[in-house]
Amino acid sequence: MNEDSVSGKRRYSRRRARTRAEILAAAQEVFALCGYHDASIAEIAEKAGVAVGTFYLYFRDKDEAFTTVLREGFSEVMQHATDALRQDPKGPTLDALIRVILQLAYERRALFRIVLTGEEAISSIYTAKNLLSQLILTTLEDIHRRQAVQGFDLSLLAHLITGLVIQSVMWWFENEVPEPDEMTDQVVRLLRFGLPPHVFSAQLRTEKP
Amino acid sequence: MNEDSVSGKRRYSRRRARTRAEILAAAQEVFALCGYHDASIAEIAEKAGVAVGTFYLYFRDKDEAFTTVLREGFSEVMQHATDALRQDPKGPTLDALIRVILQLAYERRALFRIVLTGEEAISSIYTAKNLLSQLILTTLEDIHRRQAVQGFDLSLLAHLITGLVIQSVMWWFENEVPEPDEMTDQVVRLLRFGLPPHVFSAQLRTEKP
Amino acid sequence: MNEDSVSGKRRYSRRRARTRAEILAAAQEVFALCGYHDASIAEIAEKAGVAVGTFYLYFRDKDEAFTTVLREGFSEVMQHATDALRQDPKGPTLDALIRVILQLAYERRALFRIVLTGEEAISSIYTAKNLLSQLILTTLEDIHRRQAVQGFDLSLLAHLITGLVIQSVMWWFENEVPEPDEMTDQVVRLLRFGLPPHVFSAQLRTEKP
Amino acid sequence: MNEDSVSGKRRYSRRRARTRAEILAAAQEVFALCGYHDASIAEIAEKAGVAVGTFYLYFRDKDEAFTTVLREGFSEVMQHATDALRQDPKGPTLDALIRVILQLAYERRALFRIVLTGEEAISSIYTAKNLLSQLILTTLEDIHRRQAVQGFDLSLLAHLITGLVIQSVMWWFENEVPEPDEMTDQVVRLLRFGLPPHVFSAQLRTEKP
DNA sequence: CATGAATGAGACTTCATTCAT
DNA sequence: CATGAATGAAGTCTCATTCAT
Repeated sequence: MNEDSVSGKRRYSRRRARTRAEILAAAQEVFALCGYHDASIAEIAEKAGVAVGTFYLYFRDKDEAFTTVLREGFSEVMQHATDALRQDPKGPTLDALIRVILQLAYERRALFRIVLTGEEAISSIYTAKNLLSQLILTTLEDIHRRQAVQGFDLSLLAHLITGLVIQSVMWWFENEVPEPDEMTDQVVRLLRFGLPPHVFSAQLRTEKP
Repeated sequence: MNEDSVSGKRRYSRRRARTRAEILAAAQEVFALCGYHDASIAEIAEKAGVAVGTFYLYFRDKDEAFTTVLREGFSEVMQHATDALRQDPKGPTLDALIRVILQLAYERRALFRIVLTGEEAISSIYTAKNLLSQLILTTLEDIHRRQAVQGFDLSLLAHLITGLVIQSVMWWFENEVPEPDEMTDQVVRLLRFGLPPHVFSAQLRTEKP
Repeated sequence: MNEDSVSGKRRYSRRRARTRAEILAAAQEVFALCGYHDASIAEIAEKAGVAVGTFYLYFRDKDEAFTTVLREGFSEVMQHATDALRQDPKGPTLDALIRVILQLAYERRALFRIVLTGEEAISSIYTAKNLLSQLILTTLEDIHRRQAVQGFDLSLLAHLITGLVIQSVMWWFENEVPEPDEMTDQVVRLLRFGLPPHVFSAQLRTEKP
Repeated sequence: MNEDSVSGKRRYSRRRARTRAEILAAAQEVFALCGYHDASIAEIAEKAGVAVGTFYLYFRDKDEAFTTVLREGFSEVMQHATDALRQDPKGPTLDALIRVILQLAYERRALFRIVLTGEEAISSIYTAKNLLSQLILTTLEDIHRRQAVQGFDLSLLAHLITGLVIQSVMWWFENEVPEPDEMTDQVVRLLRFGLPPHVFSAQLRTEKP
């Protein structure tokens, strides 16, 4: 009976987990398609193949489902990114970071679409964007610790680089190419060498010493 | 009676213009604060000091008010930007463009907040962002025509630079400093010289020729 | 000064009367076109060439205007009908009555449209229809007094005949022909001779004695 | 689980059908009482014993509910009428038709009230009235095919007879008697024999040949 | 656990009516 | 008297959430 009940619980909990995952997947899909406000619980439930009431057995409310989609999705993404960076023996570099982020974003475009096209006022969207920014900042600080990066406010710099990455990912919402590697090259080239002088005024206010 | 009716019409049209402006200002404020979806007509009306019904004397619906806030706001901003660039005798440069955009965005933070933190799915937000991107692209093409900018897809490049500008403006939603000029310098320095080599892997896939 | 003020009042009152008539005409038109509920004061005012506020200088509210359109319109119609009947030296007859009603209804189709297609729940519509029915009943009673009309409840009979008349008028809302005289002939023929026997069962429950 | 789900679905569908019927009944009642425009969803819902939102689970909007009340009600009435006429071995006759219509109208006075006192501008009211007129026209044509009905435009005649029927039914909105059979007799007698000569002028324009 | 019918608060929108000019 | 801008009550409709089965 002990074994039975255990296996019963396992079966149950496995089924629970499966239903939960289905709802979460449906939620991600619908949120990506409609945004937070226009996504309806009814649509999520239908897409998940469950009744509306069932949704509420797994999530307190719409907000919790939304937050969960982002939190779980991003914690996975962040984990992958961190793992990938850690494998580099020479320590993290900016190009490696950008490469891994763009690679992951390309693979999980639905998830990123929710964050990058949703309104910042929603706290979990804000949080998710911040996570990205923080990852970049942390990496920059790592690098800075090994050898100073002079002339930049690291926080602001991380913020700006986040902007480049975000815009790269958003490019994919409308274009198929370039693929992640080529996109990374474009971004990194810009960050490494900048643009040719004739693009700017002869005398920049901020001249290189 | 002719004079009377004329002065009467003038009186009314002045009043109408004033009320319209008040509602528009209130709308901008509320949209910036709550985003499109969570902004309620009641709140806009209250903030404008008019009754709910009055709102509908000036705008067909919420969407029209939203669109109008962005359209009128941005057409002004774009006008200013274009004018400023045209005054430069040496032709437009990227740093001048960024400087003027950041300057205007700083002055009209509420307007930019609506666009930059709102959900991309809303068409007038999409349009406004595109306007910015187009302005940058056009300028780049101008420059490119005078002297080629090699190694970059101009469209993508404009898109990326837009990301930098957007992120700069969004920085101001949370931080007071640096002010526009200093912010411009940071961005332009990044775009002009890039980051030091040690930030990247020794061998970049995309090496300078 | 006395004369001046009198002529002033006259001019004024003449102007008042004219404006009132214009509003009333516009109201009749709009009510005929849209029905009571969908007619808007704004539309009536515009069609009358006055401002909305002016409407309320002449009528307490929408309902009063509506009632007035019907009351004045129908009192005129009733007057004409009564006059016409009275001129007949042999006393009123049913065919004469129907002829004059159909003639008047044809001439004032807009007015009749308001009554005949409007919802009976509106009291002035109910009243107007009743007026018609009463006129028919009165005439029938007149005739009955001269020589009994046997076998019919006069009230119900008047009601039924009203139905014939109403339906004749409504026919004109969709068809141009026949014109009033021919229409009258059709209705009167039906009322005078009825339909041929083969239209009915062989044995009617109500057989002629 | 199969049985469960089936009984589950049955339970739900029975509940749905019941609620739908309650709302429809309430709607009929309220529409009959107030007319289309003055009927409010809130009142219908309250009378049906459900919340406002529930109304919208069953009908897209007010108009659909209204249309449904008339369509379902009248299709039933028409079915009954047609069935009754078909049972007559000697083929349809006008008196039989009128009798069955009046009988049905008497039984379903609320339904007929909606149509007969509502404004013609509403399309489903127009349609319902047309259905009645068409039924009469069809029957007349049937009869005419067996033996010609001379001297009448059948369309107009059907229209006029519809007027008699309508007026008969409307009589019941204010009077209890006569009951359908007696009412039918009155109407049929009028249609069969017409009115006595002294009701009319000595010389009718339309004299019997 | 699952279901889906039911709820009701809340947002939008209209328009008859008022009122300061 | 005339104007038309402003009002706000009332009605429609949606959808996140609850709950009896």
